[in-house]
Amino acid sequence: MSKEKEVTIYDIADKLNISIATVSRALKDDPVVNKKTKKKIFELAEELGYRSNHFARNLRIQRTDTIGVIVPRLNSYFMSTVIAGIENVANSEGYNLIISQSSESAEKEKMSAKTMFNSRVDGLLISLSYDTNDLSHFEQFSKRKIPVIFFDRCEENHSFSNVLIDNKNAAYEATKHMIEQGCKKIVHITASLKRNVYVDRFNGYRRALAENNIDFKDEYLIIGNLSLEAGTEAADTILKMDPLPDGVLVANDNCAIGCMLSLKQAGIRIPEDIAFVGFNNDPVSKVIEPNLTTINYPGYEMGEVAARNLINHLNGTHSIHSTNTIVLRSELIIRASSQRLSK
Amino acid sequence: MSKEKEVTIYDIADKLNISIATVSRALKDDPVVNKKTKKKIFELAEELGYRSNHFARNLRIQRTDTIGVIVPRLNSYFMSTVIAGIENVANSEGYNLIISQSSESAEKEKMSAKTMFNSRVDGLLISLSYDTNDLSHFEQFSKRKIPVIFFDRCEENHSFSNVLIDNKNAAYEATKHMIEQGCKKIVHITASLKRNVYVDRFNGYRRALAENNIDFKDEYLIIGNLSLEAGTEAADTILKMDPLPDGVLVANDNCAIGCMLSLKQAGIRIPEDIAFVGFNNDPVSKVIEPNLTTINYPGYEMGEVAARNLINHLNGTHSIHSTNTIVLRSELIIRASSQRLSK
DNA sequence: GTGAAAGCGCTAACAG
DNA sequence: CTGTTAGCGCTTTCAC
Repeated sequence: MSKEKEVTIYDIADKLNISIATVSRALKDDPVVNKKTKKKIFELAEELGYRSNHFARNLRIQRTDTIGVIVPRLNSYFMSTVIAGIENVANSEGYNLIISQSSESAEKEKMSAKTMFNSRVDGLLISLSYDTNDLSHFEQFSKRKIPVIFFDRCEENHSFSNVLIDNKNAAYEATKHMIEQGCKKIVHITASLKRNVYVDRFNGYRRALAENNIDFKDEYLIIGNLSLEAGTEAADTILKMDPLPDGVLVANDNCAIGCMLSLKQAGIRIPEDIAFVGFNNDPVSKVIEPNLTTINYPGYEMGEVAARNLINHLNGTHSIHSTNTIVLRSELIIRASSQRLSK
Repeated sequence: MSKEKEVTIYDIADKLNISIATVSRALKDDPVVNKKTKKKIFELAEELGYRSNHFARNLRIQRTDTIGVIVPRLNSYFMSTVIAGIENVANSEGYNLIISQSSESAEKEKMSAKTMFNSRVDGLLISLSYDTNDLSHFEQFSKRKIPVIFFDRCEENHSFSNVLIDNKNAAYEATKHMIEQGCKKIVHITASLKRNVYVDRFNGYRRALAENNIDFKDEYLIIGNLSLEAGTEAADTILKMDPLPDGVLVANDNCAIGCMLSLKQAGIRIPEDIAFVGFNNDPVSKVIEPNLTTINYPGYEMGEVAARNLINHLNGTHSIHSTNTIVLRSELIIRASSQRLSK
């Protein structure tokens, strides 16, 4: 059961009676090498089953052609869509991906960042966890001039680039729509207001209320982890309210659905008694009855744009210091869950 | 904008007037090093922002402590659950993960395998794409004695280990249940019969039919990619059948739901006209109305078991040649979509 | 066109 | 307990 010996450029050089330098050049398809020698080298490499040693190479050239990606969770429709977008761009540009999830924990996020850093990724793409408070674990990257780009869950006012949607406006439009449908007591279910996406949505919601002279009530803000279960719990809270609210804006579809299911079970009619609007345009929004009104979220594009941007940084197309914020277009998709007016 | 120089053990050794060997030992927390020197070294390392160079280390020790994972898709509930399980075990054992998706393409799967191989993963965990025909891209691993473990989408009769459920039995139970509920014309929607999971389910379905003296009809086998859209298309096919079938066994919940939605829209009553059973116990099975009967699939456990097994191989706990097949328990969860008998 | 040689940062004998 | 030293496999000057 002896491990087969790895083939190196030395083996090839030996057998061909040439120097390793020539082999190295030939393998990189350096035009300076004689065509015939090159051919011989390629053939022998193939025959011997040679594979380049990344470590030796990286050790030498100090690059890895690898991009790190840290997401809060892998198992959401939105995130997997984003990753597909990232992968598309990265692959076509010859970059590999290391993907890791923080499971919404600042602790795990820090660890992942450290792993990425030690793996010497050329750049980092990240969407923050719920409970990340400080960005100190990214300082190591900026110190080394390793570009970091945030997407979706970003932090404003710092020295990295951001890719996101206009959450405030999206929530504003969603809330306005509910008000137009006659809602006056609108609950907002969301996650930790530490994160830009949730603060922004909250602000958009408040702005819509204010513009329509509706007072915001503290008890109408329900904060959880936006899981299906959190939706169920929120439903319990809502059912205890007196009077019952007549509209619910939820910061993600999944949670909205958990909430709707519970309310339906309790005999609440949607949208007649309570209207619903979610976020993300998750496919499940078309499964629930009634179909869920939601904000269409350009996940795939967000992934592509973030990756493209990062790679531009790496190629020096952009200066590393030109940080910016890229805002992608989102839109309200109106479905049955919020249509209370006679059609 | 000069890149800060990387700190190496040489820098630490220089400043402390000791040898690099001692620094190297101290950093590994080798008990042989004097406690005081160790302390000094740790402090200076911290202060200087030293980070170990993985490449130099890997180049030297010929291991990476990294496990490769290739899945057909990241964006399914099942797969993300499996990955969570893998991650749990891998992290606690000090392994890193490189995750990649084949997008159900044999071509991309080959490329991913090559990347993994060149990244010198210590071991590989893989679930095959729909259209993978040959396993030649894994030979490079076995040649180098790099353990490869298949999960869920496996290939029988080869020299690697497998982790899966008893698909044949699961489909048998599901079909039997429908027959007991009075179904006699049962359609089976599935994916490419190249993959074990789908052949096995098909065979379980056939066995249940045979045992109950129901003839299998070719036209009752609908093959697609098991997406929501494939479900919609299958619904069209079903609606054209005369007489209409009275039961549908679908190889995944997502596709089942696409099909149910279309049929409902066409006025078909579920389960009265047509009963449904899916596979996976995806959360969406509890959103659809009526709730979907399904096979509960131990994704998290599957990930844990596969990773644990791989790591045992790596630690030499198991001989690399002791390949085996681990079968996890699954069960039928009966919900409204298949209950046709008076309750 | 090709080769010699230095060195990327680290680990692990071996010697003291 | 500490130091010396020889590579791991590769890229890249600098010669020729």
